[in-house]
Amino acid sequence: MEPRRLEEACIKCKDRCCARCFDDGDENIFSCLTTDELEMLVKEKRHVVFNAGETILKQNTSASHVVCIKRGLAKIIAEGESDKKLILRLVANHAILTGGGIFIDEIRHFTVQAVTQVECCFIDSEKIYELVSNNSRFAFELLKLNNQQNIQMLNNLVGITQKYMPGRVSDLLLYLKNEIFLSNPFDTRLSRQELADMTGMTMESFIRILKEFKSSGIIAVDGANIHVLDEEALQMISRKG
Amino acid sequence: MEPRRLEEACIKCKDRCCARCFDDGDENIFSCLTTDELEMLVKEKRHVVFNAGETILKQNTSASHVVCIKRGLAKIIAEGESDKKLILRLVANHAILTGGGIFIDEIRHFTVQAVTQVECCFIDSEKIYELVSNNSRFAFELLKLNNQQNIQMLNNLVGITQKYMPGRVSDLLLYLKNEIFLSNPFDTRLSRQELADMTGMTMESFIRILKEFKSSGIIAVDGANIHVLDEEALQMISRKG
DNA sequence: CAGTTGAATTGACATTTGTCAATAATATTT
DNA sequence: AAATATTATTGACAAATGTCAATTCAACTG
Repeated sequence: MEPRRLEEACIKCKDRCCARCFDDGDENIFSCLTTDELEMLVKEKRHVVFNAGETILKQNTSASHVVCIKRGLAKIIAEGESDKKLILRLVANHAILTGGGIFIDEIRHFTVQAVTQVECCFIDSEKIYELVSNNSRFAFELLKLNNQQNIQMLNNLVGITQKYMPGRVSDLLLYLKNEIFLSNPFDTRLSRQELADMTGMTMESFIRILKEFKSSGIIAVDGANIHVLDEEALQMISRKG
Repeated sequence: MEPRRLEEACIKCKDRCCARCFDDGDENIFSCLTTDELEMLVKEKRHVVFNAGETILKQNTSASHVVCIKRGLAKIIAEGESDKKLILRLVANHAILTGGGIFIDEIRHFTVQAVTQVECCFIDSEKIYELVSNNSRFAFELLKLNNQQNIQMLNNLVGITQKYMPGRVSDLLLYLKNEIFLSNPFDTRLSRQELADMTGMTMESFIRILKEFKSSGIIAVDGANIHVLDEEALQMISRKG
C-alpha cells in the first residue's frame, strides 16, 4: 500500500474504521458517545495520511478542525521568534489535537509535524461544539483532557525552569521510555536536535549530557536507539535537579 | 471593619453579593447561568477573607472546592523540589481557580497565596460538575477558561525557555502593567524575590536587569512602585529575546 | 530613638550553558 | 564506490546566569 497524500476523503470508512478506532480504550474521550453521535462525528470527517516530516497543523493558521491521530507518532512544536523551537510533547495512537485555541480564538497555537508516517482524521470543530452542547459526559471528557494537558505543561514548565540539564535529560528519557514508547531499548525516531528541542537546550549540550550518561553506564546509545540501563539513577538525577 | 479569618460562612450573603459579583462582566463564566443555577451555586458556598501572605490553596492537597476571587490579588505558585518556586501568574477580581486537577485527580497542582487581602468564595466542586452536566454553555465557558490558561502557560513556557533575562523581565513588566494593574505607575505589592520567581531567575539577577532598565531610562522604580517610561523599548527587548 | 530584623542592592567569583568552528560519522546521490 | 550532503560529535572559548558574602536600606520593636 503506497502512502497517500493530503486530504483523501475516508471513503473506505464505510467499515466504520474510525468508529471502532475511537471506541476502544477507557482513556478515549469518544467512548461516551452514543452510536448516533459517533456516526455524526465520523460522517464528514476526512481521513488523511502524512509522511514523516510533513506538517499536519501549522501554528498561527486558523483552527477549523480537530485532528485525531489513529496511527503513528507526531511532535507538537511551539515556534518562537527567530528559528527557536520547543517540542512540547509527542502524540501517538489515539491522541486528540485541538490546536490549543479551540473555543477561544480559533487559532492554532502550535505546529504538529509527523515523526513517522501518521494516519489521522480531520473532524470539523463544529461537530465538537455540537457534542459539547448535547452530551455533558463528552464535555466532561474534554475538560479532563484539557486539564491533563495543562498539568503536563505545568510540570514541563517547572522542570525546565528549575532543573539543570542532566535533570531535564533524565526527565526526557523517562518520558520517552515510560509514556511514549513503552519499551526499553526504544527507537526515538528523533534527531539529536529534536531531542534537544524537547528539553529547551542546544543540541551540543544535549549530546554532552547523553555522553556523560553513557559513560556512567546509565544508558546505552546507538544512534536513535536508546537503552535505559539504570532507571533508578535517572530518577535520582531528575529529582536532584 | 476588621479583617476576618478563615471559613466564615457567608451569612450576610442574603443580599446576594456573590450573585451580583458573579453577574457582572462579559468575561465572567457565570454570566450564562440562570437565576436558579446561580442560587444553587451560591447557596452553600463559603465566603472567606484571607490576609496578605496567607495560603488560600495548598499544592498537593485534595481539591474538593473551586475558589472565586471577589476582591484582592493572589499569586499562583508551582512549588518544585527543594525550595524552588515558580509564580505562574497573578489573579485578581473575578478569577476562578480550579486547582488544575479538577475532573482528573482532584489534587491541586499549585499553591495560591494572597498578595493583598483577598475576599473569595469556596464553592463545592460538585456544584461545578452539576452545572457542567446541565448547562452546556457553562461547560463551554469552562473549556474556554481552561484553554486560555493553557495558552498563557504555553506562552510563558516559550518565553522562559527561549528568551534571555532582559526579554523575560520586559515580558513581566508588560504583563503587570497591561494585564494585572492596568495603570501606569503601578504598585506591584510584590517583593523582588516574588518578581524574580515570576521570571524563573534569581532575585539578584532580576535586580540587575531592573537596574539596567532604570539607568537606560526605560522605567522608573521606587520600591515596589514601577513606572514604565518607554513601553516601545520593552516590547523591542521582549521580541529580541 | 536606638536596636533589631528582614529585604534590597552590590560586588567578586563560580558554574552552567551557549556559540562557533572543526572533525567524524552516516546517509544520499550519482 | 566516489562524491555530496546531512547529522553527530568534540573542543575551545564566550556569554549568561547563579552563588555567596558584604553592605545598605527600610520597616518595625521595644
